[in-house]
Amino acid sequence: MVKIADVARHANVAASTVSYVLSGKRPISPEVQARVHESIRILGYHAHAGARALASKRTNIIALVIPLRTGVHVPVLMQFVTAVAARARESDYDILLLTQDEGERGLQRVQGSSLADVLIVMDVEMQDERLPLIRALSTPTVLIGFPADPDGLTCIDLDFSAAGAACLEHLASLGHKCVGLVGSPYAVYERGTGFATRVLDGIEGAAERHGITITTHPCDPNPADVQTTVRDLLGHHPDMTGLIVHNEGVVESLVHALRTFGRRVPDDMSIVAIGPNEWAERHNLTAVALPADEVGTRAVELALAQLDGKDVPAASLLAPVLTPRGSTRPST
Amino acid sequence: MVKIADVARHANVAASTVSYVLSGKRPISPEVQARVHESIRILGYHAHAGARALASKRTNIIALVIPLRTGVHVPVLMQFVTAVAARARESDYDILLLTQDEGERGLQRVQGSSLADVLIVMDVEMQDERLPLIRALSTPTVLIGFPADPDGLTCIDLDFSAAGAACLEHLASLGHKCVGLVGSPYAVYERGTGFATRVLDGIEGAAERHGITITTHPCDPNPADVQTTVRDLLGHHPDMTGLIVHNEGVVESLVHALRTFGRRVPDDMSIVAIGPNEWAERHNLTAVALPADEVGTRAVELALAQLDGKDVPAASLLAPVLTPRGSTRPST
DNA sequence: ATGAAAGCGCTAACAC
DNA sequence: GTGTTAGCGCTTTCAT
Repeated sequence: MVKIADVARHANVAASTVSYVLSGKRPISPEVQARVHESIRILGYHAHAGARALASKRTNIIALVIPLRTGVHVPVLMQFVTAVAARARESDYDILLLTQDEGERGLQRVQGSSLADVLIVMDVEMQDERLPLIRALSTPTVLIGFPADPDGLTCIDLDFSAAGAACLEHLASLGHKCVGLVGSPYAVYERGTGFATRVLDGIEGAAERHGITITTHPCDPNPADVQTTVRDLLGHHPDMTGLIVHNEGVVESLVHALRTFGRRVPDDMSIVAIGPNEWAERHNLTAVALPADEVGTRAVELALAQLDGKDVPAASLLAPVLTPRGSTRPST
Repeated sequence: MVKIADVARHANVAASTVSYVLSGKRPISPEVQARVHESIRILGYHAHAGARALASKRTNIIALVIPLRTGVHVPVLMQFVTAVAARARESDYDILLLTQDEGERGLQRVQGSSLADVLIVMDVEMQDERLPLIRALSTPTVLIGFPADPDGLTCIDLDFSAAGAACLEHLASLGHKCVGLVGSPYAVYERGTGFATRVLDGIEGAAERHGITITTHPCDPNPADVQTTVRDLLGHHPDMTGLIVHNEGVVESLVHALRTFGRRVPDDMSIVAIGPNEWAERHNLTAVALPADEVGTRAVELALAQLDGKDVPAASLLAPVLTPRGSTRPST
C-alpha cells in the first residue's frame, strides 16, 4: 500500500506538504504542487479513508436512508438515489446506504461510529418516529419530504400541496366539474406519508375554491385494484370527467380499465398526473413533474452547505410545473 | 464523543480489554465482560469506524457497484440491492454504494483508499471492460452475473442458460411447436450483458434438441415497441403458440397487444416468463423464478467467506425452478 | 512557503 | 485473564 510518506519521499517534500497540496488548505508553490501531483500519479496514491477520517474528523461520506416499504414506487426511489449519488461524487463524497428498517438504531450507529458526515433521510412521514432523534443528533441531516412539523429540521421536496392544486386547477380551467383522485397505494396513506397527505390537501382546497366535486380513492398498483377503483369512482359519480393520478404504477391499467367502462382518454376522461417527466412523456400524460433529480441534487447541496457551516433554509419547497400533454381536453 | 478510554475508565479495565470484549479475540472473564458491556450501554459507546479501520485494516464495509443503464429493470435491481444490504447488516457490514458510471476508477478508488473490505459488482457483461482490473485487484470481489470467461473470478447468478432451456422445454412438453422469445431491451443485448445472451443460448440449444422453431425479438418496455414486437413475431410465424418472455417490463402491454391480434392468453398463446416470483404471481405467469434475494444473500456470503480466508467456489450457478401458473396450456 | 512532530481512537503484539 | 504500549496513516498545530 502506498502511503503519504512514500509520496513525500518521491517528491522530496514533507508528508505535511503532500497533505496540503491535496487539501489546498495552505499555499504551495506551483513547482512543488506539480512535483507532488506527479508523484501521486506515478505511485497511484490514494489517501487511506480511515486514517483521514481519524485525523480530520471528516469521512467524506453521506449516509442515505432509503425506504423499503410497500407502496413506494421503486423506479422513482432509484431516481432520487442516483441523483444523490451523482451529486455527492461531484463533490468527492461517497454514499453509505442505510435502509429504513434499521430505524433509529441505524442513525445512532452512523453518528456514534462516525461513519458519515451528514445524513439524508427519505420518505418522511407526517408524524415520523425518527424526528425527535434527528433533531437531537449532532450530525447534520437533510430530509427529503416534509413532516407535519418541520421545525428545527432541514427539508426539501416538491410542493405537493401546490402540485395537487395545480392539477385540479388545470382540470377546472378545462371546464371539468366532477373530478376523482386515483391516489397512492393504501399503505402510503396509512403510514401518513407526507406527500400523499399534502396532495390531498392541495386538491381539496382548490376544489373548494372552484366549487368542484372531488372524490378520492387509494389504489394499489395491480390491474384488479385499478378496476375496483374505477368502478367505485364511476359508480358513485357517473358524471366524472376528470381524474388526477398520483400513482406511477397504475396508469397503463387505468387507461384499460376506463375503456372497459366505455371511457376513452382524453375524449371521455381527462387525466392529470403527478410523476417523473419521462414517465409522463412515455404515457403522454398531462402532468406535474416530480423532479426527483433536482430534489436529490439539492438535498446533497443542502447537506454540503451545512457541513461548510453555512446556514441553509429550513424548508425548500419546489414549485410545481404542469406540462400539458395528450391526456386532457376541455369538458364538453 | 465517547471513546474506548472512557469505557475502560468507567468499567475499571484497560482499553485493550474493552476492545477484546468487543471483538471476542481473547477470553475475558464473565464478570469483566458484563461490566464492560454495561459501561458501553450506559455511555452509549460506538467504536470510531475510521480509527478501527486504521488499526485493524478492516472497514466492515462492502462496496456494491450497481448499474444505472437503460434496459435494466429497476425493481429487480433494487431487490438485489436490498438483499445485499440486509444480509450485510446481519454480519455487521455496511454498504457503500458505487454506481457503474464511475467505472474502473471507482474500483481503484475504493481499493486505493481502503474504503471497503470487499466488492460486489452487478450487471456483468460477457466481455466486461472491468475484468482485467478486477482480476488484478487485491480486494476480494464477487460478481453477480457471469462474463464469458469467469476464470479467476468469483461469480454467482441464476443459471440463465438452464432457465432458458427450462422455459422452452415446458412449452415443448405442452406440445407447442413454434415459439417466440420476447427478449430484453435492445440495449441489454448490445452491451453483451451475460444473462441475456445465456438465456438465448439455453433456449436455442433446447429448441434444436426438440425440433422447435424459435424466433427471438428484443423489446423495449413501452406499449408501442411491444406492439411492434408482437406484429413481427406473428407476422413471420402465424402458427406461433408459445412465447418466452425475458423482460419484466412488458407483460401487461404484451397481453393487450396479443389481444389486438386476436390471441388470448393462455387459450391462443402460452407464455412462460423469467422473472421474480412475486411479479410472476401478480401476473399469473408460468415462470422460472429469478431469485434476486437468494443471489444477493449468497453474494454477500461469498464475499464474507473470502474475507475469512476460506476458499469459495469460483462459480455458483443456481438451478432454475419453473412454477406453472395460469399463462400456459397444452397446444391444441 | 515548507518541515517536524504531536496526536486522532483504535487494535494487536508483547508483557505478566 | 488482563494491562501496557507501539503503531495504523493521516491532518494540523507549531516552528522556521
